[in-house]
Amino acid sequence: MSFWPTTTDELILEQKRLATLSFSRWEKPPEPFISAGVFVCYGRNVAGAGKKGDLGWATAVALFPDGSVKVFRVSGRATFDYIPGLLALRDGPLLEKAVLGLGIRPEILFVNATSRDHPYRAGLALHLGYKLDVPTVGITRNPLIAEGSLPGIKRGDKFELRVGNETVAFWLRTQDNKAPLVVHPGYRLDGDSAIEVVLFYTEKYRTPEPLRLARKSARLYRAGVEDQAV
DNA sequence: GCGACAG
DNA sequence: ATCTTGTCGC
Repeated sequence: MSFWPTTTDELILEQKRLATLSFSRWEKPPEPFISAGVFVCYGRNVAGAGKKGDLGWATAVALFPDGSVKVFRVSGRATFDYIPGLLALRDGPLLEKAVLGLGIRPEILFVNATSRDHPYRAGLALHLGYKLDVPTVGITRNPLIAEGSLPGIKRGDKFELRVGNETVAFWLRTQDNKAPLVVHPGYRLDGDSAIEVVLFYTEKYRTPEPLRLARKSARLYRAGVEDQAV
């Protein structure tokens, strides 16, 4: 397990450093490959769940080309409240544990977080990918600080999200007439590859399949369901 | 100064 | 993250 910052000052310094680094570009391979999703949830019916000391349930799911999956679950206590821009402080260590527990290095990892759409241009999707050395795509419901118009209503319609003059993410419609999601090119990803791989994993559902499975599994884990199928 | 702000 | 009211409005 590598080191995660444990104070706001440490994290901000690391984020500023991360933002200055450049990485080799990932391209979606033509051959079948293993993808993964990772997700953490906190208490249901608990006011303000996800605060310091609260129990969190994390799950990583690897999705194989034949459709089979491998699941790893791990729980732990939040060491920080949620602070916008500092999500890594609360969720970074547990998410990393979950992915490492798979015992597999996926080709691409989906994370519920931003990347360059961030006060210091280094959100958790970028940070986690960097620490694991696994290419990442961030998926969120909303931008953090970036701005842009909503896309058209057809699957594949997109619109750039910018911080100043820099395009940092995209609104992307993954299903006709359904709410768009925000696609954040993460560690080693550029915009085209991020959108390509998201569309590849959203043939049937709005959320990319590996992340959808990880969410489902984490909520079952929280509910006490042993089910290892998903 | 205050609120908003990925989850 | 999670729950919840209602279709308003800076």
